[in-house]
Amino acid sequence: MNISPKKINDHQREDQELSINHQKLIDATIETIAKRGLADTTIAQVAKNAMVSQGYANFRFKSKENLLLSSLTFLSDEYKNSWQRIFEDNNLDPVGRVIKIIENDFSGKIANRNKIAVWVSFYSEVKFRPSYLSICQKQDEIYSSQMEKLIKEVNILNNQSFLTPREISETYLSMVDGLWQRILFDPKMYSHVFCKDLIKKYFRNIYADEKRFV
Amino acid sequence: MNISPKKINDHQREDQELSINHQKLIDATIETIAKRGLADTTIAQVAKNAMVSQGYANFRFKSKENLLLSSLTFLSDEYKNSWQRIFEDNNLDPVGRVIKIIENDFSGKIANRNKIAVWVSFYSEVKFRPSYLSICQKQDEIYSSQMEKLIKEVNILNNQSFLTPREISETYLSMVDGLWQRILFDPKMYSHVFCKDLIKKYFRNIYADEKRFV
DNA sequence: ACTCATATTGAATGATTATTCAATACAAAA
DNA sequence: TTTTGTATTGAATAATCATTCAATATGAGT
Repeated sequence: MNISPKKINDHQREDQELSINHQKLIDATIETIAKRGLADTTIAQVAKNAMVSQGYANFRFKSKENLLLSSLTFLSDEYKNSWQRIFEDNNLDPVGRVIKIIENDFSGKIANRNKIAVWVSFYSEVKFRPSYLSICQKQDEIYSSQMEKLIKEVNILNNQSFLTPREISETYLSMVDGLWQRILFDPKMYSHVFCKDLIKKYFRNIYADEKRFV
Repeated sequence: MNISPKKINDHQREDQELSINHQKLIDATIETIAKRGLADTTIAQVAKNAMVSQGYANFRFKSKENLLLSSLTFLSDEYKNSWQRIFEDNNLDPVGRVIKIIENDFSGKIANRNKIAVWVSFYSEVKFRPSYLSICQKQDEIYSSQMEKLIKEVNILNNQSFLTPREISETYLSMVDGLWQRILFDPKMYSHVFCKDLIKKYFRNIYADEKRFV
C-alpha cells in the first residue's frame, strides 16, 4: 500500500501548522510570564496572546502544568543550543571559548530582562516541582563539568596555580546566576557591558598574561 | 490625668499578645512558603500553621498581599540587623569584617534552604510588584555601597591594584546571590563550607599577603 | 453578676480560573 | 454536492481561595 506524494505533503503541512500553533502558545506563555509573572499567568491570558481560544490551549497541551513545563523545556533547550554551538566550534582555542561563553551569557537573546524574569519564576518553584528541578539541574551539571574541563585547558596554557579549575568554574557560574538576578532589580546599573566587563576582569586578574580578557 | 501602673501593664501585655499573634502569622507564612512555595501558599494554610482561624489572619493583616509584604519586610530586617551588627562592631578590622560578612551570609540562620526558597519566591515577583522591589532594592543599594567602602579600607592595608573596590564588592555580592540560588538546586553540593571556602579563596587570590582568608 | 469592648471564629460569598465538551468551522475525499 | 474527519471554539462546570461578617468568646471594670 503506497502512500501518495500528496498525502505526505499534506501531512507535512499539517504537522507544520500544528507546530506553529504549538510554538505560538509557548511563545505566548513566556511572553505572559515575563509581562505579568508566573502567579498571574492564566490560560486565558496566554491563549489571548497566542490568538487562539482558551479551550484550544488546554486541548493542545492537556493541562496548564504541561504548557508551563513545555515552555521551560523550550528555554532550556535554547540555552543549551547556544552553549553547544560554542563548544563545537573548532576554530576556538580555550580562552576564545571562555570569552564566547561570557558573551553568550550576557547577549541580548539570553540575558534580557523578560527571559530572566521567566527563569527566576521557574527557579523559585524548583524546590516544589520535581519536574522543574530535573530540567534545570540536569543541564546545570553538564555546564559545570564542561566549564571545569575548559578551565583546565586554559590553565595548561596560562600559568596559574592558586585556584583550581573547579573553583574558577563554580565562581563563574554563580556570578552569572547572581548577575542575572541583579539585572531584574536594576537593569540600568547591571547592563550587559557592566556584567561582561566584571567577569572578564575576574579572569584577567587570574590570568595576568592573557590580554584577551580586555 | 495619671494613667495607673496597672493600665500601662495591661496595655503592654495586650500589645505583646498582639505581637505574638502577629509574629506567629509571619512565621507561619515563611514556613508555608518554604514548604509549599509562594504559588501554593493560601491564607487557610498559613492560618492553620499559625493555629488561628482563617478569618483572623485576614482580619489582622487586612489582606493576603499585606501579610506577604510584612513577611518579606521581616526577612529583610532580619538580614539587615545581622549585617549592621557586623558593621557596628568596633573590635573588627576591615579584613575581620569581610570574613564576618561571609560567615553571616552562609550561616545556618541566613542561608538555609527554607529561607532561600522564600527569598527567591519574592525575587521572582519583584518585577511585577513595586512594593517588593522597593523593599529589596533599597537595602541592596546600602549593602553595595557599604561593601565597597569596606573593600576600599581593605585595599589601603593590603596592596592590590588591579581590581577596583567597586568591582570586588559587586563580584562578591553577585556570587552570594548566585550561590544562594544554587543551594536551592543542590544543597548537598553547595554546602555552607563549600560556599564560604569558594568566596574566601576568591579573596585570598586577590590579597595574597592576607593569611586570614584561609 | 453584669456590661462593655475587644479578640477570634468559621461559615457564607463572590471572584477567579483550569478544565471539559457539545457545537461549529473547515477542508479533503468521494 | 455531500460526506467525513479533524481543528477550533466558547460557553458551562467545578474547584479553589481571598475576603467578609454576623455570631461568639474572653476578660476587665463596675
